[in-house]
Order: sequence, then C-alpha cells, then structure tokens
Amino acid sequence: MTIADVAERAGVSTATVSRALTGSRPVAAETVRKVQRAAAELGYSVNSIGRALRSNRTDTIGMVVPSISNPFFTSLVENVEHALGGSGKQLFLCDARSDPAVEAERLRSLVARNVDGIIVSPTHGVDSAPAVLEAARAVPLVQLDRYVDGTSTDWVGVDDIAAMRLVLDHVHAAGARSAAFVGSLLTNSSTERRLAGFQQQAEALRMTVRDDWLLLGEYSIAWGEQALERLAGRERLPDAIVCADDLIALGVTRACRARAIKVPDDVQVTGYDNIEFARLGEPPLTTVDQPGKKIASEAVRLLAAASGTEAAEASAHIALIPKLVVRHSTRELPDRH
Amino acid sequence: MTIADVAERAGVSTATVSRALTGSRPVAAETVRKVQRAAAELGYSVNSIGRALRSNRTDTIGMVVPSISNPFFTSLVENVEHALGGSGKQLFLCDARSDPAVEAERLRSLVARNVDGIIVSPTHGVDSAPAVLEAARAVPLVQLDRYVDGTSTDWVGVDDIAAMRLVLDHVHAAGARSAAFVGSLLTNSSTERRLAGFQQQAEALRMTVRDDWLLLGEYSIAWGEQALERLAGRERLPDAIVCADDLIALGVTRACRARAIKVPDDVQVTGYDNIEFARLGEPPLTTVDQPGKKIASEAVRLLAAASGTEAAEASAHIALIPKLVVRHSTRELPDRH
DNA sequence: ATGAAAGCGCTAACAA
DNA sequence: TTGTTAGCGCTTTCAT
Repeated sequence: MTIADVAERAGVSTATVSRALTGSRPVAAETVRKVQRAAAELGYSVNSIGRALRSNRTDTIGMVVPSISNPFFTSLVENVEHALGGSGKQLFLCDARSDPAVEAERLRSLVARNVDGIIVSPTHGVDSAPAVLEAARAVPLVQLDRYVDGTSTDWVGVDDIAAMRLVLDHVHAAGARSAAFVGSLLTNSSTERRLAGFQQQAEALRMTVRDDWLLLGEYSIAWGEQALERLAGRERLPDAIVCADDLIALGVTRACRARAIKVPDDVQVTGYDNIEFARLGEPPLTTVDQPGKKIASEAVRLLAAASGTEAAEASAHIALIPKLVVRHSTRELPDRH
Repeated sequence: MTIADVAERAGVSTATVSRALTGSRPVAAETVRKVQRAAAELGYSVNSIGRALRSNRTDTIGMVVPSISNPFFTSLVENVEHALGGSGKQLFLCDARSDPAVEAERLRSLVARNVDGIIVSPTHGVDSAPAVLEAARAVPLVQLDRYVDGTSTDWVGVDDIAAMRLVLDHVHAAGARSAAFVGSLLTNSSTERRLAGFQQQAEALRMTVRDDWLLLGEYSIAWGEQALERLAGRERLPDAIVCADDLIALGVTRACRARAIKVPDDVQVTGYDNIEFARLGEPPLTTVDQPGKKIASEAVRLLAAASGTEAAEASAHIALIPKLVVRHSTRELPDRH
C-alpha cells in the first residue's frame, strides 16, 4: 500500500498524490477529490519512514528524563505533551534510569532517528555533559529543570536559590533556628543549587547548620526514611528538615510517624516539586511548587525557535520563580523560642 | 556523513561498510578494523531512517498506556523497558490521556512509523477496540493489564476475579460482613472484572452489598475522596471499602482521616496494584500486588514470538495470579460482630 | 496544474 | 570475502 497504488487508482502521478495529500503545492480541487477517494478506498496511510528519509523531518521530539517513576518528571512530560498540543509533533519519551550511560545511549539513538529536537533533563551534572553537548551539536536541544556543567544550550527551570530562600524564611518565621538538609548526592544541578541556596539563606538568617545535618543520598522515599533515622540517632533533632524533593520529604515524615516524632511540632519538614502525592502525606507537605506548565511551554517555544533559524542565535537561560505552598508539615505561626 | 563517506575513506564499498558495521555477513578482520577506524575518525553514526526504510525494521517497540501519571503504569513501563533489556530495541512510549481518540491517533502513528510491535493497555473496553484491532492487523500487538472487548490478540494480565476473592476472604476473616466497592466507570476490562469478582465473592460469603455502595468514577485520588464523602453521608458505613486501585484507596483513607473515621477500626479499606505510594498512606494500604515484572516479560516474549513467525499462530491469554499484601488498612485478626 | 525522474541512506540480491 | 546495483516510499526539482 504505497503512494504508487493510490496514484494508479486515481489515474494520476505519484507526485500529484503527494501534493494532493500534503497540500504542499496547489492541486486542482477535482484532482484532490479523486486522490482522496482513492486513498480512502485503499486504506492508504503515509509511511513516515519514507517521508522522513526524503524530507529530513520526523515530526518527532525526543524527551529524556532521569526517571519516569518520579512523579515530578511524569508531570513534566504531561505538560510538554500538552504544550506540543496540535503542533502535529509526537513525543518520543526515554527513561535514563538515572544512569548517564543509558542516557547517552538514548540521546545517540534519538539523534540517529533524526528527531526534530530534544528536551532533556540531564541525570548528572558532570557525567551527562559529553552526551548532551554532542546531541546539541546535531539537533536543537533544550535542557529542562536540571542542566549540565559548562553548557551553552537553552535551559528552562526554576530559580532554586530563590526557592530555598522562600523555604527558609518560612520555617524561620515559624520559629526554626536550626535546620538540616536532605538531598541527593551532589551530582546534578538541582541538588547542587538547592543546597547552595539552603546554606546561603541559613547563614543569612543565622540558623544553626551542623555538618552532619547535610545528608546526601538519592531522590527516593527510602532515602528520606534512612536520613531521618540518622538524624534521630543523634543527640538532638534540628528545628527543621529541608528536603530537596517531595519523595525524600515523604520518606522523612513517614519515618517521623514511625518514631512518634511530631511534625510540625517536634520538627518542621519541607519538600520540593509539589507532586500530587505531597498533599497525601501525613501531615500534608509544605513544598515548593514548580510551574510545570510554564516550564514546558517555554521549552517547546525555545525548541521551535531553534529549529526555525539555522543560525544558532544566543541561547537562553530561563529561570522561573517558584512559589511556596504551605500545608501542615510546617508551623503556620511564629513560636516562642 | 553517510556510509559512502566511510566507504571512501576506508577504501571499500558501501556494502562492505554496512556488513562490517552491522556484522550481518562475514567480513575480513582486517577490513573490519579499517572500516571501524574510518567510521570513528569521521564520527559516523548510522542513520536509522535509511536503515528502517530499507530493512523494514525499526528496532522500536511502541507502548501506549492510559495515563503516565498513574504510578501503576509507569512501573509497568519500567518493567517493559527492563524486559527489553539488551535486545537492542527501544521503547516508544505514548500517553493516551485516558482518551480513546488520542489513543487511536497514537496507535495509527506507531503503525505509520513501522514499529516492530505494539504493547497497549487500552483505555476503554469498547471505544478503544476499533483502533486496537486495526493496529493489530498491521503489526504484532500485545494487550497488557486491560483488554478490549471481542479481542483475539495476545493478552497478559492478572486474574482479577481471583484477586477479589483474596481481598474479600481477607476482610471477611477479619469480621467484615458488609462491603462497598469504589471503582471507575465500567469502561475498561479491569474495573469490569474487578467488580464482577467483588460481587461474586461477596455473594459467596453472604456479605451485604447495597446498590448505593457501588460507586464508579475514575482512577484518581480525588475520586476516592469524593466517594468516601458519599458513603459517609449515608446512615451507616459498610464494614469494608474495596477499591479498584490504590489511588482511589489513598483518596478514601485520606478522606477518612479528615472525617476522623478510623481505618481499619471503623472501616477496613483495600487497594489494588501495590504502587509504591501504597505503603505511604496512613495507614499503609492492604492491597493486591500485581506481578509487574512477570507481566512485562511475558508481554515481550509474546511480541518476539509473534514477530518471528509470519503465520499468526493461536494467540495467548495469560492471566497471572496476584497475591495480597497485608498492611494496616485492614484488621489482622477476626473480630466479634 | 501535472508528470517524469532523481535521490534521501541504507541493505540485500546477485556477481565476481 | 568483496563489489555492483537495485530499490525501500516518499518529496521535490525540473519540465511541460
């Protein structure tokens, strides 16, 4: 079932069929009708491989995320899909399994498949860099949320430093004078900048931060639970535990419950990302809301812009300002201390 | 950067380059080395569009799920990726947004892209059927978890009836003599069969099931919350609330907490799927564990089998027996009643 | 407005 | 073992 079959049935040339079906050039209305009828009768549908080979476009955007099981990334994916909307482009989604090697393979594969553009949230700040930069050389590429060191590609995300300022101001206002930070190993830009923001603002507010209150593991519930065990094993708990994402925070609050540590009375806990499950914790998490819709639409816009002009114009770094969502894992009102 | 460039540099023909790089036919070791060096020096990488057009294989499997934000499906995706493992095949993931129209478009697009096979969990038992069957006519296709009416394609999932028997036996043993069911509208096979299993076993155990205790909405936390509001508004609560998935169950237990209804003392609650967040609820959910790894590997196996033989052999329906994971949203021991 | 024909990058017959 | 060549399905000049 090829364009040639349709051409024969409609009594025209293959070129005319192509033009009639894609509307790339003017074709007589009468001819268009004939062609469409023939195509319908034959149940013809275009072979996008043939089209891609010839036109060098695939109408496909590749997207690579560190982990599809992290709800923050799935919501990012949904937002990107939505932003792509009626553009006629499809999303080719890849999971890097938090492994730069897998990620590199995925990126190479996307390039080999001639995707029209790539949206990537790199797994690792350093180890992901070579593959990301190589891919960026081949096709328009936008980094999302996270980015690799020494990059000059487009990037869209939130201002982590500003976010941490919001978080610390909030727990400080509620009486916290000491704080711990639970994040992932410093291997990606998110944690790095969140930790930097944490330390910066903690200092500005003269809050106590002990070295052994900086716990770095991974973005998971299990690590949050472990981290709390470590903190609880020490002589005293900090007034607040600031987590680098909601999964960690959910683990922390869960472990608190298991140990009968009261949140927020004994210790305040904050998350980051505002995933759907954040309000489900006990207590519901105070967290940083990332403007996922806006991030996605900006990314798609940048990609479209990059595909349009051949000349690589100045690339953009867009940092959006997040907002704090206050729930019940932090105290509402100031407290004597 | 094409195969011709490499051929020129290595001083051989394009055919030899192809053979040397893919290993499809024997090539002298010396020649292979020459070709590989030339390819490396030029930074050549295969253009998979060209390869696909010629060989009619894309080394790509398409997967369509109802909703990527449902953790059950993301874990299914992860399992499939893992099962695909070193096979050299990539997964092209699509989200149907729980909309048969979107789903149909995705399926058509996958077929147009010549994927080697499709794994789909259909959104709707009836409305998804035409598109699924059409896709199945074009390429090997396996249905996962859910299936469409009147289908004769391969299918892998769990035995929902057996699962419901486990659930009801368990809550009954703990003293429940009446039960409600909260599911989604009866538009897909999962809910349909889970409800059927529920009713069947409730009758066998002579448990009370009122008509207005059958609540059908959607697979979401929000619907679980709503459903509990409706149940709580009635004169009395059932002894047990059986939910068609964990999201719903998490919503139900959350609403219970809000209303100070004690789980499991006032009412027992069960989920289905055993998503990671199930243990995070308050209390942690008793739920049905789906053998996701096994489901995925069977699906991949069926797909490979279907691709191998041209002759469509008898298709398989594989129903795995799930197991019950008992946590704290149900009572451990029998109770006076 | 339409047709003829070239060619995108690759692989697989067929020859040598 | 290697080379020559045809052609996968499509779009796009270049003619007409």
